[in-house]
Amino acid sequence: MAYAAALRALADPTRRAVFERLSRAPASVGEVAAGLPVSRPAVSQHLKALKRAGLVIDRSEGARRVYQLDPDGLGELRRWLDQFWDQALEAFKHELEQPKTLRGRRKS
Amino acid sequence: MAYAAALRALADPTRRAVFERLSRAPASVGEVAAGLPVSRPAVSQHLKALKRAGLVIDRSEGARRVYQLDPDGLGELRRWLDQFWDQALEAFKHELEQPKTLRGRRKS
DNA sequence: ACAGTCAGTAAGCAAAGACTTACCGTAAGT
DNA sequence: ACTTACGGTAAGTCTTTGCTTACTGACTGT
Repeated sequence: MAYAAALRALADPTRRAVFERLSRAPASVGEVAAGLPVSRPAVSQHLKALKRAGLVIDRSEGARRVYQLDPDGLGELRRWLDQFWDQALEAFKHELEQPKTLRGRRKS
Repeated sequence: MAYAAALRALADPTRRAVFERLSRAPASVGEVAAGLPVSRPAVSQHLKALKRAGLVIDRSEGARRVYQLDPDGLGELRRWLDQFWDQALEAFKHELEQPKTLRGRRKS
């Protein structure tokens, strides 16, 4: 059920920015905060949420604390999504074969 | 940028329940609401959010309105996730080669 | 036309949550 | 030891949001 925490964590734009920042390179809390329009404690709280979701891990490096991505949470999210992917595709194809009044926004 | 809306949509437990319900079989608003502990208008609002996120489509079927999954939003989410997957794996492997003080919660 | 069903919208409320500032540990340097 | 840098936590505020109960509109059948 950790995918729930991962989804909640990645739903917030700022937290997503933190996550994407760490995807480029591991960084400390201060380094991450320096590139964002929010305070350092805010980033610290976001990192705590990301860590509980299994999306990042941290290691102590002297007085600093370096964060980087953790494949665990990401992998669980991927598996959860894939669970619906095939069903969605097949159901959608089946829909196209019987063209009733489609109301969804189609991309093209 | 639709993955943002998809993440926001799937972050809510109730909305996720609606989504998972539709993944089993297309259903009307009332049918979905019948299986959930919330009111029908609540489900209607959730479906609106899911639709805007490109996660579901709906078709009019008489007075009813049948919803089903839309591969679009799901696919975009998958692509967004995969963007980080390889980086996370490689960074993590690199971490294991230099075993400093790992502080993340490991699964085993 | 009228009654019944289905579903989207409006308004309002209460809970969640994303920020801030202030404070308190901890580690390294002089 | 003192100072400085770094980072997590507490407390408080303000916005967001998920829910409810109305209400309104649309379609179907008698």
